[in-house]
Amino acid sequence: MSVSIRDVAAHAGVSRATVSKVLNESATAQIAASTRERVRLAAKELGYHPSAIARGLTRKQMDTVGIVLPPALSAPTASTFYSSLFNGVLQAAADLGQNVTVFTGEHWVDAKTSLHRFRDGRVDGLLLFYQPPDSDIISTLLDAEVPVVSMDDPHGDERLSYVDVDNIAGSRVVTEHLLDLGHQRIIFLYERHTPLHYEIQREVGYQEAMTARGLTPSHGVVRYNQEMAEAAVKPLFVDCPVNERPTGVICCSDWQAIRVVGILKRHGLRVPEDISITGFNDDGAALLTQTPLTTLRQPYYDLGKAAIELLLMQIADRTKRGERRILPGTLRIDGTTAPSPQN
Amino acid sequence: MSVSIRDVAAHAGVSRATVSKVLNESATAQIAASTRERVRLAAKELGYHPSAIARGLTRKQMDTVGIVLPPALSAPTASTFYSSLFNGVLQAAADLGQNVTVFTGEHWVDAKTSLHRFRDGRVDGLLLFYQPPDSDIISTLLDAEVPVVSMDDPHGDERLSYVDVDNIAGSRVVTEHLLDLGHQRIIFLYERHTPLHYEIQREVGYQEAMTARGLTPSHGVVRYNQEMAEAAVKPLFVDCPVNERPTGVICCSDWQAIRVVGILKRHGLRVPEDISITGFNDDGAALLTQTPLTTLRQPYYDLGKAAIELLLMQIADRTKRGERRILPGTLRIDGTTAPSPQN
DNA sequence: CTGTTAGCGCCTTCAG
DNA sequence: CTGAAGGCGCTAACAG
Repeated sequence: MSVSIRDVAAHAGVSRATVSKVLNESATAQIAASTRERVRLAAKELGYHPSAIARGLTRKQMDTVGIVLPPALSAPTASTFYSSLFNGVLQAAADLGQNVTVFTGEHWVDAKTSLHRFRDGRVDGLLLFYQPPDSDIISTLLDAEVPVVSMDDPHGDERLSYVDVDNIAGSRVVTEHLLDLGHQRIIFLYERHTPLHYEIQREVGYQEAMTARGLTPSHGVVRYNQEMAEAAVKPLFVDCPVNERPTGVICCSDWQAIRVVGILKRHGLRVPEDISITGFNDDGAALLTQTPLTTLRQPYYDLGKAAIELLLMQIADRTKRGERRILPGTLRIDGTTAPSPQN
Repeated sequence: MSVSIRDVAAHAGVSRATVSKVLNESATAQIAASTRERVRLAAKELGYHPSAIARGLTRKQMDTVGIVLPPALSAPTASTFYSSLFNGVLQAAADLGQNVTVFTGEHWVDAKTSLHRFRDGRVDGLLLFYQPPDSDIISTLLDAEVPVVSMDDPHGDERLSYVDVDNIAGSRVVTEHLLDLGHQRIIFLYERHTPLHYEIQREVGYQEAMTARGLTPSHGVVRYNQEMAEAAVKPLFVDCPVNERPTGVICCSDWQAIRVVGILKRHGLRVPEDISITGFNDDGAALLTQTPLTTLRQPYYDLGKAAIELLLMQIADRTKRGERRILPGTLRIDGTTAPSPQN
């Protein structure tokens, strides 16, 4: 049926070991150019391709990383960001010669029943996309010595390696962009009432930039939900004396920024003439709207690459964990920011 | 190090074969309840979990399907739809006990150099998301007898199994919804000048519904690109006598519909008061906008499930290919459609 | 430089 | 009802 290494060996008149060495370009063993040629030819003639499974069984390594997606990936508000990140990881994995298999957060029921799914040998290690804070998945995997890297700052276990965009610096850069445009009343918007770690970090960057110029930071909360967003935006920008109204808005995501832009416009406020707004992530969501968004681009590919490198390092040496790689984002200036109307 | 089947066997005082039979709940071999108990206990005590790799080597089956993503998945216009579909497939795969590994279209360089990536034993078969028409990937995989199912109607090789939403019926339903609201001048919008097969099908459904009521179908082309969209929409709806202007618009995707709504609104036309608009896919993109979109929901989970079932059937019996499953979509009526202003 | 010898961890006949 | 034997396809020492 399918052609195996022994067929090639027979066809080339050599041993299986020799075939293996030739095809793996083994550095340790030197093979005569003539036999090497013969083996290569035989392999080609027979259409031979090694079995990754058999190979994995002996090498105890599959050159495969598992990606654990968040449970609620289906939420469209998350989809553009995770698509972008997922793409970056896929691309990086290909470049690093790694295969990718996908698990969803729903795969994780609890430690006892789910752990084995992640350590049946299919994958050499795991990349964790954002997991719910109340899940025991991280500590369980760490306890089980499964090589694992988080794609977000988990703000938790010291043993966990992770990569992340530099949220503080990124937010600072975004804020400084508005400051440089002459804005003084700049507000930072959270997406949740109990903010996630990355939101807090982004506020920190914002605060740093503001206080560095002697300005007072302030913040609000605007949720995704249309009605709640409306209710939150109105008091902050509409029912508010013009001379107290913020002229600059730092949002926590592109989705939030888009939503805010839409609401403001419907209330007759112009963006960017009256109010400048910035997003975060540059995940493509803004392409849907008429307003090109000034935002901070996350280095998706580089994040993926760094994460996989951290993981491979850990696979090679289990003690190499608890590492981190914080990568800079890039300010992308576009049509939602302009000089402050006060100038 | 890691506990293997022989450890369990020793611990339980039985042979490896017996352990295997017990743990696989083998139907052919009957095992005494007492030993079965003993084996189970031993396995639990030792924390034993079988190696999927070793298992795969003997069974020659990994219970894993490969998903081949389109090369340009990174395009955000595609991202919401493919996220939705991908999610449906992931969910279905989990329910059917299948693992998932992901390839990107970029993995496919050409037949000779890339084929082996898909047949090194990691995956039992492949699910193809939309692949470029000029790629030889489909014919090559079919020639190589790799079990494969397309997630779109490929409109090509008869040997290829595929699943798809019923584009014709779906489009008909959408059109009838507008007709029932009293619309008469309804236009169908393509997304490309050389339309893809699914776009053509959707126009067919539209045409059927129109002619069934004695109305004349017409179409236009509106591309994603902001400037091109603007240029296309204006002559069709703005520079046009009111009594000739279409009051209903059938779009090929949610993204397109959203774009069109935005442009019309900026030109002072009201949706749905002046013009009713429908999307296609219900992929969540509309959540970003203020206007809740009437659209046709694709049965993402069911599509995934059907595709995997077709694939498993094919894996069990290679001759079972060339099958198709066309699934109905669901009209989701929301805020972009209303009775025709002519009534 | 190349072949021999052992497995990797599991499953599947086939005897007992 | 259970165990022994053989092999899946490959790689990694270790000899020659």
